[in-house]
Amino acid sequence: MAARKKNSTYTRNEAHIIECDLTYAVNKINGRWKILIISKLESGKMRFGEIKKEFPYMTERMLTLQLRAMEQDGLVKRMVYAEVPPRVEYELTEMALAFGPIFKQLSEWGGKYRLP
Amino acid sequence: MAARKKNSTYTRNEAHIIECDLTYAVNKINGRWKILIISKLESGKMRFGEIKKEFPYMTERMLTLQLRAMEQDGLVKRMVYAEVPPRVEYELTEMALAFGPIFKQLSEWGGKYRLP
DNA sequence: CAGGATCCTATAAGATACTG
DNA sequence: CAGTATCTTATAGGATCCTG
Repeated sequence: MAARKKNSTYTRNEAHIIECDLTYAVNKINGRWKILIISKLESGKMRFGEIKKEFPYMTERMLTLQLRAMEQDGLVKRMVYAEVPPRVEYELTEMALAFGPIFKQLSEWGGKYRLP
Repeated sequence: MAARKKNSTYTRNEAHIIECDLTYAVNKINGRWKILIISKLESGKMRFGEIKKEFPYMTERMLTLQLRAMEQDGLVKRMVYAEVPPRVEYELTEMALAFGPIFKQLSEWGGKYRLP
């Protein structure tokens, strides 16, 4: 990922925004894919290729980027097994699992208010 | 806002993603500002200038864009009074108010898991 | 007061090819 | 299998100036 310029207004606004607990939380799961990834991993640990298969429209690059970012943010644990061929498993951390009930409510909101 | 190309993978992915109730809901409140605006409006209707004052780091342009998008999405009601100088008030709709308890939980998540 | 118009920058996302 | 590397496109966000 390209280094972010530290003095852009974008960055200053972000700094300001994540002082808020609410937007701090939102920033952890922003982007197009993280919420979907968390949802899939809720049922247990999965391998890279298994996750990939769940999202046929997501490129490998995006999956890698998201998983790396989520690892950095403490949302997933990445476990590498020294085998050939390589095996890597991903598992949600406690803080990611705590999103579960919230996502459920968001999903209910979507079901209730989406247009038919 | 620039017209979006209808056949980009970005658009196709979005179409695929919002079939899911969860990500449909998330797409309604995506971006940097909408959640904050909803939070402010929860306490009642506000004028454009009042909202603006709450977010000194947001440009007028962004506020306008967000409010227009939220109006399109049925999240806010925009009420224009035929006065001079002009007066415009914004108020949350029922579907936006329904986000209240969810945002509260997200905020609690942020308070619990954010780094000290 | 409540914005609209124009131009520009930053980031997110995607396509494709390649590798230990 | 589980990624990297490189290039390109798309969208979000911002700066600044202008107006009924």
